[in-house]
Amino acid sequence: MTDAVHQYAISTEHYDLGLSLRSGQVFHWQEADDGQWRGLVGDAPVLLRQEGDVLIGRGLATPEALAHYLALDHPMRRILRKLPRDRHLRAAAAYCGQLRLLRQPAWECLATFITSAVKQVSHIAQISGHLRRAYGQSVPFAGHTYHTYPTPAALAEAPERDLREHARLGWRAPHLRATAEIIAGGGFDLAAPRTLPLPEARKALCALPGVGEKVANCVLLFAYERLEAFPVDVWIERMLRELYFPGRDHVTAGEIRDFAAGYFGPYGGYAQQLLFHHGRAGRALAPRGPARKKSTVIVDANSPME
DNA sequence: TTCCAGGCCCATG
DNA sequence: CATGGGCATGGA
Repeated sequence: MTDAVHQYAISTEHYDLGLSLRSGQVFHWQEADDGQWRGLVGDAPVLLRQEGDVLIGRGLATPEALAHYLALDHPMRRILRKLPRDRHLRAAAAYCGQLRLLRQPAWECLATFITSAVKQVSHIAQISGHLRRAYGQSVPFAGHTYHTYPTPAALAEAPERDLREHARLGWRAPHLRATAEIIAGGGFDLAAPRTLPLPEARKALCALPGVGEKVANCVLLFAYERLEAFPVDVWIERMLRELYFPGRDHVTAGEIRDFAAGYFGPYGGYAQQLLFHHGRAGRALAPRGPARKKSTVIVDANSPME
């Protein structure tokens, strides 16, 4: 590993660092009181802050590696132009259009989303921290100790009991461990999903223990820059139902999936992430709970606005 | 206390 | 192919 210290002053456009790191695609970055972000780009610690359109900081990652990880080269104007122009996406883009999808290391992203099943975002971050501290490597930098994500071999050798009870993985532990074993043993090509046709890449990932369609789509989107991948979690499914099928009961999961696959286009993953973050921030859906009356939805949001 | 969380797996129609 | 129950843990 290199230990050269790099300093950063990188100009950006249409970009919000904090929004990107907080949007539920990555779980180990921590914001200090002074607004600085601590995290790792792969195994390299990085300290970052944003001042206007400039990213400032230092770390052991090269500027090129950092810019690649943060996907500063994504053509955001083109991407946003290619999204459907319905009012829900417009609202989401107005709220968090400066959010950027990352290019995360494949194994780190895959393992993290295996551990994410039926967990709140804050829990996923806790689990990630446990795993890093217990099975990763310590890397000191600038007076702080960082922890790399554990390798497949390290997790394959971790006792399942430790994963369950110490890392608090519960029933996810055998999934993570089994997939780690396959990858540590060379039984899966982590580079393949980057270039395979999307359905084949998804199918390959789904063969791994603990990986279903949703986790596979998250990894394709957040690690393999397959920007058309559209993960459907409980939030997105609820949002698609309420926003795009208002007043319709008994919309099946298959209809939701087919709609998402056909409607959002080649940058559907961006649409998904904007909707997800907007929705989770409570800005898109009607309040849930007994007070809500489903008959109050009046607008037919299924027709594109413009 | 109860409900739910960026689901997956397996057993049934 | 679609649906339902089970599964651990911890916030709200």
